[in-house]
Amino acid sequence: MLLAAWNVNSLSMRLPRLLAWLEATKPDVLCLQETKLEDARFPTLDIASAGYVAHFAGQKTYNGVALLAREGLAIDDVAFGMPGFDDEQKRVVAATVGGIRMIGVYVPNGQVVGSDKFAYKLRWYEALAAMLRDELARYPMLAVGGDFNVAPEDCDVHDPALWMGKVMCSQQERAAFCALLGLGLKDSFRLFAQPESTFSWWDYRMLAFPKNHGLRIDHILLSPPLAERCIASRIDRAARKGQKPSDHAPVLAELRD
DNA sequence: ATGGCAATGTTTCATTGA
Repeated sequence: MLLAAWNVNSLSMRLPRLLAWLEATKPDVLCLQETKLEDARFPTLDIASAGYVAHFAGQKTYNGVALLAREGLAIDDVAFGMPGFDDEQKRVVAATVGGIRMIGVYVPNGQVVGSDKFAYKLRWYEALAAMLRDELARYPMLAVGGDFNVAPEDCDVHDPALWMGKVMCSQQERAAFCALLGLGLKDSFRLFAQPESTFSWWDYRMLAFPKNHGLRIDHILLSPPLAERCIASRIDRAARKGQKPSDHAPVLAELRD
């Protein structure tokens, strides 16, 4: 079972690249973030032609999430948003796919430490922790994948001194992310030895990608039983290359059957 | 080989992302 998550930064702009990537990579489940599409405009037919069933919740211009599952896999209990957290912004999709509870998240960016949007990000993380506590009780086989907008450790940052205390690296955000690990979830990427300076996001500006000035802010977290089954994890840096890339690369976690 | 912001809509600039 191959799980994946990818912030595509507009599904309309990224559709050809996504279809090629699905064909080449063949994940079983893929969580997409920042689709930036109203549901009526979702490319259901193109996704179906690629062999995937999609569940999605979108909006114009901002946010928007989708969960793609390989045709033939059983899909149950599809849900959107977080219970008890009213939010116009489309940031959460959940479904049970082939017996695994997959939750796709697009955590708010937070803009600047101390801003209103930063406070929203921290409230959002609290709601996510509460939701995941309940979900873990119901579904022992659980994975959470997406754009968490937090670089958990200094080794996830190209220049920790430059980023110290900044949004995505602040103590509060790292504590909020760490609270998810406190629920028993494991960062699948760190279950294995990894090359140094492996990142999932690079700014479009200042040659950040060719200089590998990035952050690792996209993650797949696994419940203990799934962490036991995890045999590999990686970030597909190649998907950030070429014409019209997203600023994020896909992240992957592979589970044995 | 990678490439010096990109995508969207309110469009000819403002807003947001991270």
